Amino acid sequence: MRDGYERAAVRAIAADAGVDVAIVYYFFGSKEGLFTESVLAGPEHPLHQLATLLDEGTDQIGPRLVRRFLEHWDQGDVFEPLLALWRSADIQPLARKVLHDSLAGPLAERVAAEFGAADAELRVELVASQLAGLAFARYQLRIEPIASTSIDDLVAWLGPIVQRYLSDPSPHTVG
Amino acid sequence: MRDGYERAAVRAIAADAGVDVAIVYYFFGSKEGLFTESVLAGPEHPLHQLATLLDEGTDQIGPRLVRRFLEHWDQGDVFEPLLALWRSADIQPLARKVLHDSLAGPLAERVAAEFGAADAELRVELVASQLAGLAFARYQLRIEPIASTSIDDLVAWLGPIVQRYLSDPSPHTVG
DNA sequence: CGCAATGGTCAACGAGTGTTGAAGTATGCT
DNA sequence: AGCATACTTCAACACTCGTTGACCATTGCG
Repeated sequence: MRDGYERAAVRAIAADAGVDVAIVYYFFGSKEGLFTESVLAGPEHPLHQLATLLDEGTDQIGPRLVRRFLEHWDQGDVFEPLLALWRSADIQPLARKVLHDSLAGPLAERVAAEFGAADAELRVELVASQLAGLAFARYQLRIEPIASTSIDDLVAWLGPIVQRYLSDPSPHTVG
Repeated sequence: MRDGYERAAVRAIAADAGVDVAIVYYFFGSKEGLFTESVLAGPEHPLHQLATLLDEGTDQIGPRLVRRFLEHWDQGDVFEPLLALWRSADIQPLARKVLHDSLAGPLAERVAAEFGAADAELRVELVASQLAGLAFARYQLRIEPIASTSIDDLVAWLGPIVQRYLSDPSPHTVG
């Protein structure tokens, strides 16, 4: 998760875990097997949190989601599976499946039920891409000033945007 | 640019160029030298285009930027230095410097002069991260439905957002 | 006790990596 | 012509990578 798929060496992972390389292959078969079984088990995925937030009501859902997202990440609970999938985009079909099937899909159903939006899947993906871009700039690239801006300020900027993606009526296409 | 820094082999690059490996080292010194000299010379960078758009006036700058951004990318002019820096985030200090110094910095000055915004740098980075997240979802991950949504629809969604980032008054912090 | 299966270690294979040094060829200046 | 400089080639070094096969250790069952 820390280094991305290509950079991560099976030997190093095994060493960090305090075991021999061969037992990794004994249990997981291959490097890709290790990856899939590791990444499929993440329950505290950033996007997953949107579902729990919906349980607390839909009022001000945008700012609340942005705040929780940033707080978790700032705090350094490096549970960063998003950046992991980021850097591991070599396994594209796999990353795609994980992201879409286990997150966007079911989540979109909830959003649709809650807001009655027809294009719920697109809305969820727009939110996800906005948050992903933010996380990449702030936590991976660490460009300034976005890396040092306070959570409150970022919530003030992004909260209404996310709110809009989720709850506004669909825009009519121009062009 | 196609494979990212780690995956790209100097031998393969040299072979594609029809030359021996050693002449790459003769001219560029190292793999990193080749990378920097390659990436620093991109004048048609996605973000760079914001500057040319400002020359055509600031009216509806948000939708126009989103449209040009998507059209370039859909068209497959694979000038994708953004995704390259993406996947090459190993060279972090380098990627940071390239992105910030050569793009966000000067661009923010123009935005500040045009809109009179005090926090122009943050605004530019917010736009950049939104577009970057979109590009990643649509072109690299290719998750649906965002990958198949028409340019017109995406402009309708994202245009006002980008416009807001650039021209709206700064939000007052709540929290 | 003996035997099979599970869990674990070690060393190695083959392929691929960035990099370099020695040797070759051409080119242009004096 | 002679020589230095720029360019090009080839082969190798010193890794690291994913993966595997041959061995030991332990355990539990008959």
